[in-house]
Amino acid sequence: MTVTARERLLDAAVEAFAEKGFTATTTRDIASRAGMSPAAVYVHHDSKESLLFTVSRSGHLAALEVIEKAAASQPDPTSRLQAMVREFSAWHATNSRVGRIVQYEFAALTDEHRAEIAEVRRAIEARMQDALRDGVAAGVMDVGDLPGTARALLSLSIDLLRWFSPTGAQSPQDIAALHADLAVRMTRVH
Amino acid sequence: MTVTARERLLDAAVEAFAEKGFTATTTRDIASRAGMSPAAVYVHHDSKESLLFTVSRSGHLAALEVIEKAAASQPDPTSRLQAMVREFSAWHATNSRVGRIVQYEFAALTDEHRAEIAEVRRAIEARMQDALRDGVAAGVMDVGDLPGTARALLSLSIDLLRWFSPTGAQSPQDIAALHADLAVRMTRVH
DNA sequence: GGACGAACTAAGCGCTTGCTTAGCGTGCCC
DNA sequence: GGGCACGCTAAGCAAGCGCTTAGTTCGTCC
Repeated sequence: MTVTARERLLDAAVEAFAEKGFTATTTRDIASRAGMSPAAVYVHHDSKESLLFTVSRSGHLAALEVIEKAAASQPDPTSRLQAMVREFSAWHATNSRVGRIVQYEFAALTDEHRAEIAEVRRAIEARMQDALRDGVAAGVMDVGDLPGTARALLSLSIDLLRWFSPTGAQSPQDIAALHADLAVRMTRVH
Repeated sequence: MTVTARERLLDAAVEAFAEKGFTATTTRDIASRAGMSPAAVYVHHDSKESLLFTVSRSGHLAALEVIEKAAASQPDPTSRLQAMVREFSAWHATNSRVGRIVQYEFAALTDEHRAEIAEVRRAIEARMQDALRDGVAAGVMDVGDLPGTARALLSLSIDLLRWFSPTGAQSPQDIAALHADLAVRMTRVH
């Protein structure tokens, strides 16, 4: 399975966008990271923004899939919430470059593309709210502000992008375990 | 008390940087928001980056002051942590434009400026760790990973910048109260 | 072996960028 | 009332931007 030029350009765009941000990245930079001339970008992609959209959409869908698989993996509400937060944090730490693009370059998308991706974001929030509702219904969770708590749980995973370093002391698994533990503490009946 | 041209330019920079990000903001944009010609920016400020540094430094120092005042306001460790998280979240929600610049434009600073501001960030983290240590010492908190939990508490306040809207349904006080409650749940002995 | 299409590039177009330069108007000082 | 400092602007420079155009190279099919 060879890596196509199109994919090499996408990889180069992920590197560059994650490192310098969308606006500060030049199409010349993307091209040279992929070992091509500036014009080659436009052979395989429509525009710099369409590169961002492709990366952002597949990143958002991957994150949603991680949450949904984790939700389906556990029947017990507390274990389910724990798995969801653990896997969501682990995904962000493991894929921190794509994660940064997903979370921080949302505003750089065109209106149409932003609207399309906003739906995936709503689905992610909805899955987290579902998990909390199940726990409350089963009597094992005590949640005052349900949408607010769901958002706070997602914040733990997402905000790690701001400070996480793959070369740092903490592994994705360390952070994921901590966040899963905090999620249980935040929601359990006292 | 008249507002100086220098201050008008700083206000314009806050508006523009928060709205479009540092790189996507032009010095012409800042000048026109301040009602001046493009060249006027350079009468009062050295460069576009020095505008960012001025805004970022005063924003970081304001955030640190909020945390320190809250820490000093309560003798009891649990009330203290509650106050710190409440005030830190309220500050971010109330000052979301400056907050966005503080948290998201850190990488756009020069090396020297970034190093200077990194110290303020370390001080903020240290104050949160102190608060947890006090609670553990007093036997009212149970914290496994102390630096990790401190960071997670700060994440709640900081990540609200990603989704908070001043025109939305939730007030800064609503969000602050939720976060303060979650902070207690995350740290109390079971 | 000639026609064709896909992959890629050299060159560059029109525009915008951060910032500078040279100069203008106004109020203050002696 | 002449000189001068200060706040500001009109004009523009060099560099860099996203993207296009015109063309070259090369493997494939008949």
